[in-house]
Amino acid sequence: MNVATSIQTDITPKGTDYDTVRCVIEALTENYRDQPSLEALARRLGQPPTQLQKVFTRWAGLSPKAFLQAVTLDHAKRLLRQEDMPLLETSIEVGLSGPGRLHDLFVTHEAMSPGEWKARGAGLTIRYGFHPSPFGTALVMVTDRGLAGLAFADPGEERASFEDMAGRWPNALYVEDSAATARYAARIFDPDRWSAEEPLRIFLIGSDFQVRVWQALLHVPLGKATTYSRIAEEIGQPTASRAVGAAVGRNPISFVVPCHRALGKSGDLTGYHWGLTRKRAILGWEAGKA
DNA sequence: CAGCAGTGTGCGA
DNA sequence: TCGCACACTGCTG
Repeated sequence: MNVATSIQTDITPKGTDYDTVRCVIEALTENYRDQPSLEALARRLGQPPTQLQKVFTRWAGLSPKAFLQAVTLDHAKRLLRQEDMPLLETSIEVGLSGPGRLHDLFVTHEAMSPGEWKARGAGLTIRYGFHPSPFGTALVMVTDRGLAGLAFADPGEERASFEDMAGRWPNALYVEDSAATARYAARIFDPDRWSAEEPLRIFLIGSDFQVRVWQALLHVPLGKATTYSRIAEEIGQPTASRAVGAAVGRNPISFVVPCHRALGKSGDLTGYHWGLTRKRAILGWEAGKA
């Protein structure tokens, strides 16, 4: 299959904003001590300051300065406050993401049986496509049981992202079908189209332990965050926080299963499979929507 | 502050 | 089958 060529036709100008934004975020976070001015950033990117300000603010709903505020340690700690956090049990019984997520992406989930998991995707047809997103090119993978994969790629890295995802279920049949995946992408990244009445169907393909961790993530509302150790407690294995970290890192449906809302206990962002800058970008973007 | 144990999983030897 | 590395954390000196 020819992954690289298939992308071109899908990219709209909107997708390129993220490249600018990513550079700004990188510059801001690398030198946040120096509080780089808009001027300095603009010079670095070779763009007029007003233009830069405009693109960034349109993207984030926040000025670069406010954005920086939103990804500081202090703010992360505020996200970790537990009040208003929905209880795990109630949410699971309802089969929805819970009553506290009025402004969040609503989701129903179905998980693979252990036997299916061992088959590593055998007998499964996965349709995939690349689409622009606020966080760069997104790789969307769907099955007839729902959304199964969501990955990101920096420019030129599309093939690597695909390999990363396809390697998780090596026995599945992969069919490029961006017509089928486009409507998922459009909906996932447009908060105006998140609806409790019509939840997004997702299909969690993973080990039992992983699925429990991912389900716990689904109960973290937009504008909130949790920690690896708190998830460990929630799934009844309070000492398994490290294992939780590994499972969070294997989350196949980034963004929809909000693994970016898992932080270190100190409020550190720790890591992100698709790059720490992207984790910052998503958290900052969410701060603009919350 | 460094070092280490405890955890589930996947991967290569 | 075994050993190791992980997007971790709390306890020990």
